Amino acid sequence: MTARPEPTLAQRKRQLVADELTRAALDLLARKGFDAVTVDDIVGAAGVSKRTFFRYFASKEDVVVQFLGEMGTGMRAALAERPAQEPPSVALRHTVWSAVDACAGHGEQTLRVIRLILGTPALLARFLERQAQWRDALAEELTRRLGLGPAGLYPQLAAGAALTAFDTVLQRWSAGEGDQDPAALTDEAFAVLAPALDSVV
Amino acid sequence: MTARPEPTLAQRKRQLVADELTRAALDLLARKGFDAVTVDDIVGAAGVSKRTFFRYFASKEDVVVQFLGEMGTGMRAALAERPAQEPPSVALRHTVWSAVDACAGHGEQTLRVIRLILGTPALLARFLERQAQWRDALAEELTRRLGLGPAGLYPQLAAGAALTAFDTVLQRWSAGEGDQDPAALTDEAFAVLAPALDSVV
DNA sequence: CGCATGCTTGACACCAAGTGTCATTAGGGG
DNA sequence: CCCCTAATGACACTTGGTGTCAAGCATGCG
Repeated sequence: MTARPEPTLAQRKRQLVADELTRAALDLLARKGFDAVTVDDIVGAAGVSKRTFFRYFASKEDVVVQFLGEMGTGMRAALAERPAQEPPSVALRHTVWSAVDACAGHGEQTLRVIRLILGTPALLARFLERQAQWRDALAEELTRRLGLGPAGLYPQLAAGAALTAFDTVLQRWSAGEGDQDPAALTDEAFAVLAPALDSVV
Repeated sequence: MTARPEPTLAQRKRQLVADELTRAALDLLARKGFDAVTVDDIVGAAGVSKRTFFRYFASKEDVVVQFLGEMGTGMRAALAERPAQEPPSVALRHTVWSAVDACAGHGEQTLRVIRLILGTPALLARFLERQAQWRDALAEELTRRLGLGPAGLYPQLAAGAALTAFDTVLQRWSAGEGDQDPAALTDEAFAVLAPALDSVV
């Protein structure tokens, strides 16, 4: 039962450093902007060396993007859990909603990070790059779900459309002042896309 | 009539330098890979100083991505030229096709650049970032075309879906050995997406 | 207890991307 | 012929990111 109640202390310490680094970075970056904060600033605030920072994060962008890191695997898992006979549009709507909800549910902090990403070209680029991987994962899962061959374009297109919906909802939601209901936005987006998503060849 | 037959020599010289820089960069990058080539290598091959390089391109990625630079404005122009009563799916199919054709028609060089971009994370990131701008432009044009208000999500979703189609076609086409017909791929992609694109609210 | 082992860290040197500054040069127009 | 502008190269500098190595510290074992 005790699958992993005790991550060996060493791992817990490691997690502690990572958390502190993330906290210090997001705080500084959200307040001063991405370019106005150097890695030295971050490690100064966190109390570690620059070298240690790059042992935990591959790049300065990575601190921010990794904060949204589990969302990719989360979405694939969410899609895998939907009943097999469910129409793609419904399954994907729940998939996207799981991610949107993870963003919208975590309070002010996540909103600030989203705004930071969408407003910083370098961060947006990394975010989209990561999304391209999510797209491949979702497409793979869709192919498996529907028992399709590798020939058709449908899985890639459907996964891409779902992520476009995700981006659009995120953009609208983060642009407003909490006046936009993310659930309603997600439903609206999938109402538009559903005719294509359910037109499985 | 002579709108601009003589770009003042100075501008012609400037263009010459830019072309030589682009040529040297693409040649080296395509052969050795993005990370294995430094800016000093490029400027050495082109016979200019490093400082001059950054007067022409904002970053190392920019040399590659700017090579596909006109495609963004080209797509918007292509969309604007389509007849107003044409269904969105048809207009957007022609829009995407104009870009795909620009890639597929320019011979081996463009194919190598596409493969370089899709195979290099840093370049893919910049490419997707630029596409996000194209998406906004296309969405704006769609809003104008259809006389929609700023409330709905349709324009962003439709533009995003079209660009997903573009990416998917590009990916398939560049992965094959010329055995894939880009026109057929484009048609197939839009056959899937059309039901959503034409479901204007 | 003492020691070996492995993991994490910090210090330091180093490379590459990108920017600010300034002196030089070449064209172009009066 | 001279001045004005634009382009360039040289150089120093900041910042992101990596390689290397020695020191610190917990753990395990004799």
